[in-house]
Amino acid sequence: MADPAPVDLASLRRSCGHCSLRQLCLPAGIGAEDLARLDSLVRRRRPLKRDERLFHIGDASSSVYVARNGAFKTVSLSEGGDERVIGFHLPGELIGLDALVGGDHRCEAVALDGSDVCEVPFDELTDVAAQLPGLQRQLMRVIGQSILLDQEHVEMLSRRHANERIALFLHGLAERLQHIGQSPRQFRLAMSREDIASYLGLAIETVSRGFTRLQDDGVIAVAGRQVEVLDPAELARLAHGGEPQQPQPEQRRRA
Amino acid sequence: MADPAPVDLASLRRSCGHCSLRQLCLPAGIGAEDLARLDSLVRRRRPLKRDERLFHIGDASSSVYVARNGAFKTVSLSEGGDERVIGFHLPGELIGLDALVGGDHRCEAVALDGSDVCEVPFDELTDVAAQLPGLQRQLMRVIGQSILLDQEHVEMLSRRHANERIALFLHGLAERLQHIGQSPRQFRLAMSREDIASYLGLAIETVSRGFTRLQDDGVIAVAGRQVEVLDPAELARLAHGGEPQQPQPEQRRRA
DNA sequence: CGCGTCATTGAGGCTGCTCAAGCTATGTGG
DNA sequence: CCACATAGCTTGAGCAGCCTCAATGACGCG
Repeated sequence: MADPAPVDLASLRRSCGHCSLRQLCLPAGIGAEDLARLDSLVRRRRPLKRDERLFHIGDASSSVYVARNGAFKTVSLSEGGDERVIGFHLPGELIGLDALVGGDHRCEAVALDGSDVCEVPFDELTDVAAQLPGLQRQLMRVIGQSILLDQEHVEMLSRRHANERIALFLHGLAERLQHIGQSPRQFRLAMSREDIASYLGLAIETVSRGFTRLQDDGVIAVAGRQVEVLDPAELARLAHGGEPQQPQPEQRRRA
Repeated sequence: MADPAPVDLASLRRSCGHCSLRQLCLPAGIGAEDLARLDSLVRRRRPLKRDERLFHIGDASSSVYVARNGAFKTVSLSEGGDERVIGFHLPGELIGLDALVGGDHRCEAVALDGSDVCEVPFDELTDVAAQLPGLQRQLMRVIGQSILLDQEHVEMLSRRHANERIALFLHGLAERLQHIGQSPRQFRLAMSREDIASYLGLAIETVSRGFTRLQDDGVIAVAGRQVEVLDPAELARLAHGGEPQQPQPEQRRRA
């Protein structure tokens, strides 16, 4: 699938000022001087391949990360050694805030696709932010956004019915995709059904059946990881706790 | 009921330096000068009674709050107008970080007991923190702790079995109580069964049955809201996904 | 082309939700 | 001081939604 927003390769290599994600990382109030200071902090990491770890549990590096492209999942490992997905991260969304407390990561960040990542040492960031009020406020906003994503996850897991969780997941994902300039109607899931199931606290089969059900009801068209939202309003209604309605017996819609 | 930790009333009225929660709010690295600056920011609110709101959804005040005593719950209101408990806050734990993004609160904070609360305007706090590196780092630590609490909530909700969620809830609560200097073995729940059920995504009856089950198994003794942990090790084991008593051949997958 | 991974679909059992009835503690008025 | 009322918690019975187990189908890769 072609990238809808081709990026200037030269600018990819350097400078937050030219980064395609600038509006995401630094929405407003960042002057030229601030940018230069910020640039000096940011480290580019070598591109990660699929399934590679950005960091592991216990890693001491107290940095935060932002993916420029590709997607990540963060997973926590429970006693049995089995992974539990606690978050998905699209380009421009912060990764690694969990190390903010003890300085060591409580979860692992796994690339779901090939990815280019920026790393920002947190201590240096806060030091510089302390001298640049604009950056300071922006930092707080980004942290707040991260907190909000956590709360949306809680919101999902609080739903009693599997279909509500799934609808809310798709709805939220579409919103986030739109926010980074991609189509909220047609997209390819970067994560497996197993990842989704873990994230939603469901069995993988239940997720599969939920997708099928949404398709039968004419809300989405799904083929593997390719998803098309046919009825955004209905999807939003389901996500917010509405009962599935069938005034139009329009089952059996296929792509 | 007698307060187990009597507090000097004079110090309650003023000064973070003399606050009984100082070690919680400001664990380390805060000098005398920093304290004075911080003090100047903190506003004391009139004491809240049970069921009173600290703030409502949509409130514009961009402040964070810390309870000195008493406990709070934060709830989000879904479409139907029914509350959903998204967090419990013990003395010393931050409340109101959700307003960090848009400047308006996404949830309500409700007092579970009579409470004295400190309010800190967030913009002023970050401004002062920018000039005091010690305070800046401490602020990040406290925010990180708040994020960790959210992730523990996710951890609870991810558990498939009701009894695991309940054990994890009690275990986590005991840890937090110990952290603020109260007994992790004997305590009184500030929240109702309904609050717990909402927080854990369960029916109220399931919570009640879960408590009874833990009591029958000799793990806790429970009478209404009074709880005594009889077997902390077993509670921890259950909280971490252990089966009650079934010796089961564990599959260990090694890398 | 065969293999492995991932996704879908089916059948059956069990956990947890719903509905409903007691129980206990606290408070209120006679 | 006791009868009553109310709210919160516990307990029981029955049903349904989800998980488990199992088999098949679809795809990508060597």
